[in-house]
Amino acid sequence: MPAPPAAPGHTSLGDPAEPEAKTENGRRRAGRPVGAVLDKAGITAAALQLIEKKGYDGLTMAALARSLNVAPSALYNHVSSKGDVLLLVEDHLAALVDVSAFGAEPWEDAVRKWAWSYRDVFSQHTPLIPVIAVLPVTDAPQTLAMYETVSAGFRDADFPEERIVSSIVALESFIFGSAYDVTAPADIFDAGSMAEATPSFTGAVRSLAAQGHERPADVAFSLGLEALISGLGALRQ
Amino acid sequence: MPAPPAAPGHTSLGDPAEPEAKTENGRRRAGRPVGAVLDKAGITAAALQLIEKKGYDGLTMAALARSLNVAPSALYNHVSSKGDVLLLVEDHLAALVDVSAFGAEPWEDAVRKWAWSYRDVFSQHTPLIPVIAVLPVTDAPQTLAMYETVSAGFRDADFPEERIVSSIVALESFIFGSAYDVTAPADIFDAGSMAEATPSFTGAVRSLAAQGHERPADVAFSLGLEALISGLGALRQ
DNA sequence: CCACTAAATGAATGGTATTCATTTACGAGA
DNA sequence: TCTCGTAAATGAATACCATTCATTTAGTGG
Repeated sequence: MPAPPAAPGHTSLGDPAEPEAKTENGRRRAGRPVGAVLDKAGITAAALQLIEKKGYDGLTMAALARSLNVAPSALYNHVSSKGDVLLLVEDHLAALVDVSAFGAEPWEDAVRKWAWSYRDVFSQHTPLIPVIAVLPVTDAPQTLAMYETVSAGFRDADFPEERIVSSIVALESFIFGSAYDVTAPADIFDAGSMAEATPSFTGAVRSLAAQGHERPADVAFSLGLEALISGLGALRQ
Repeated sequence: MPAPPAAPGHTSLGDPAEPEAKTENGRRRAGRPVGAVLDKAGITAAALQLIEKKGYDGLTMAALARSLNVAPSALYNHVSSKGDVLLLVEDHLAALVDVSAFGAEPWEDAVRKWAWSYRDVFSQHTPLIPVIAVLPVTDAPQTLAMYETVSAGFRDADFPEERIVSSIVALESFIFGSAYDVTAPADIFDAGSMAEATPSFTGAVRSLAAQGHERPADVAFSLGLEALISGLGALRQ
């Protein structure tokens, strides 16, 4: 049985560009071997779309292949494992993090904007956090580009060079942990039947609830982020 | 075929105690129905042992059952899912976190000791972090007990009650993120062929490496933790 | 002594990522 | 124009996985 007609859509988003097609003939569009249905950009885009619609539980190699009108095994001509797909998605998301304030605004404001943006992007993609947190930067060019911009911002803000990486890591650790909080259920701190056995904690939870914040995770994030900004900012020479 | 003889070992560690046996007869040991091979404490202990030996990839319901000399389906008489097993393990680990300094040492020292201990315990169990981070405390009594002790420590250190939970959440977020760092490969920041394209970042990485710290993750953790302690400490009335 | 019930079995189910022998079709070189 | 090499597809097979369920076992309370 012949292969089905090429899948429509999935226009490249630009980032994981395939090596240039070697065709000398000008009639062929560059960037994708003419007979090929799949490439990394298409896989990335399809994976993101699938995650958006079905969540990370719905992201299976079978479902991904189906959304591309292709057999599951075909994916393995372009990625070596499902982990590879997650890595592609992660690197795509890294490009969405807002680093524009570095070099344009004071250090404190730039860090603040970056950190909120970083948290917001990955709070929608918490299953990627274990991936990013231990990901060698070589495998993720867009992520590396983000680090470069942030590092330059720290250097220009008169950070001692040997403290820059540790400071970024500390901020990032806080951001990753905080991304989980955003997705936690509202009643996560309800002690239920144990309430009277835990008076200090229950009192503190009730006292926070009485404040009526619409997004409690934002309060904790702001509190911690401001503490980190002023604490780390003191390292500047 | 009759059931194999009861598995040896797996003495209860105390925490996930089975409801008291209803036997009026004093001859029976309390806590475990006499004919039962399994209970939650035994499952927890076996799971921990399995994780220690084979890692989280080796923690399967089949392997867990085998280590208890039992059929996989037998586990489902005591836990409702594999997630339930993870929850039992998580709650057991929470009891290992050192909260002893609260009420015995100044707030700063107590927080410092608690945070290092918390990070160290869960850096060996990072697959549990997504579980804890969104876990309703009702389902984890030991975890709840930890929160109670910590909350009391904050209250006694003159924290405004409505800021206690947010402060703990901020610290916890940082701790969870930092637990991942401990397990990251040493060359995670090696930019490889992209090194000359990322001069600020590469310079910062080299400058840190030149310091020759044996555990770079500890430097970042200390930096962030001290910033949080002094920033959050300023909230005290 | 009987009946009830908690707790075990083992087979079956539906899902997963991944591998591999085979086929297809494009494009380059003779 | 023909042929050959190769990149990229297929689909069947593999080895797991968690979970369900009808059935059996064996103790306990009445």
